[in-house]
Amino acid sequence: MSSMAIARKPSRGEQRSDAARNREALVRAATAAVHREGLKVPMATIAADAGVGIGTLYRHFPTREDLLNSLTQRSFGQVLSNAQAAERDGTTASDALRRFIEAAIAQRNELVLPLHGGPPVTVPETLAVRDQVHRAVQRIIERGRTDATVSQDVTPRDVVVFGAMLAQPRQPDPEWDATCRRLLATYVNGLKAC
Amino acid sequence: MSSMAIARKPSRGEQRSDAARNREALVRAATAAVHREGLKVPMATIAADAGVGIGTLYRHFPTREDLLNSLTQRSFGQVLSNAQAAERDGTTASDALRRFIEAAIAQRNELVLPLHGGPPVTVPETLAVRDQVHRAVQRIIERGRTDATVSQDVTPRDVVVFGAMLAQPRQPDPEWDATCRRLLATYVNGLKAC
DNA sequence: CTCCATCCGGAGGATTTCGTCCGTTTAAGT
DNA sequence: ACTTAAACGGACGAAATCCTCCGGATGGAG
Repeated sequence: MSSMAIARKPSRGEQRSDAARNREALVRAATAAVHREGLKVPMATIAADAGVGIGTLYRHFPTREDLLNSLTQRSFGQVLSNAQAAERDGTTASDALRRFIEAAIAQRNELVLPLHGGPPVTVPETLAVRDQVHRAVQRIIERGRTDATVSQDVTPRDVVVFGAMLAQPRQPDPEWDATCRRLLATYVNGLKAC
Repeated sequence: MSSMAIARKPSRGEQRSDAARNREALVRAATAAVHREGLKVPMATIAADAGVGIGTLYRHFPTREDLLNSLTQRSFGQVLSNAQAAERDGTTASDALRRFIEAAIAQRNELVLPLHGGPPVTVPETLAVRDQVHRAVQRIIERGRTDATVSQDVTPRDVVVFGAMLAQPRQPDPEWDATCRRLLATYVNGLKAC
């Protein structure tokens, strides 16, 4: 314990590049694994898919719930960004809602949303993001008051739930894309004169 | 081994009343357990919920897949009966489709449908029932050609998938009923002029 | 190049789940 | 009431999964 200053730069909050890479790989692998095998997929499977040891998985995410919360958090972040893009780029209210839902569908393999058996959201942080999404969608709906493309009975929750339902990943099915497109078209068509 | 005739009535195909009761209890318990904990719910949980021993569960359903196939088979049977009732009672094509979907929603706690992570249907018997459902819904859609309440672009699969999505069981949520009703209203509203 | 704080990996004991096997119980025919 | 095929139930060995712990590897600052 020679002179002093052990402080070799504590680098608060930052992490080594390999740690960041592994965490990212874990999140990706976990998303795919959950889609493939459900919420109870063995932790060892996720670690193996990510190409890391089981110890590394547990260091980054001490419990399964922590891991699942990360997935939903990240997913809601994506959805929020979709909502903002739709609000910005949509030509009409219903066009914006269509874009919003289409974006979720396009990202379905990367999203883990708390629908159906999905992990119940209890993290305040995630709830906050969800509320931001709702507010953004609400603004879009309100735009429908002036351009008359969206009934004012529609709630943000309706739209988000519908999008989440269509964005549920499924086993490969050649017909699904077409079915999905028709369901969206019908729903958007129905928005205007409820 | 006295005289002869061991044939004490083989009673082909029939079963003891307790066996029938237990099988029924197992199916009910399994449905609830799958909704609550997912497809990988422990077999012991199902047996316990049904109030029977684990051995009894495995005698009736030698593998998990057998059990799940039973659940989907039974569910499709219900759905088929819903489709026939809707075809019979619907005043218009879109009214019939609405009834069909409402029935599935009302039965959501008893249905296990192969959507999302649901068990992939590979049993020909079940596929046959599914096709009957599609044919019944197709007939309803075709009625829309004359009463002009349903676009002829809609496919039976669209309607069945939408109904199945709304019928997914979810954790208790006071708002869900209202959301569900609005989603259905919007979809049905959108059916007419795709 | 050196050093060390940080991170990695996976062995392994504890726990959970699986699925069979067999002695006991029971429904129902006579 | 008697009989027996059919059904029951749960103990148990095997297998899967969980999750901790710690010796070894490594990124990156100096």
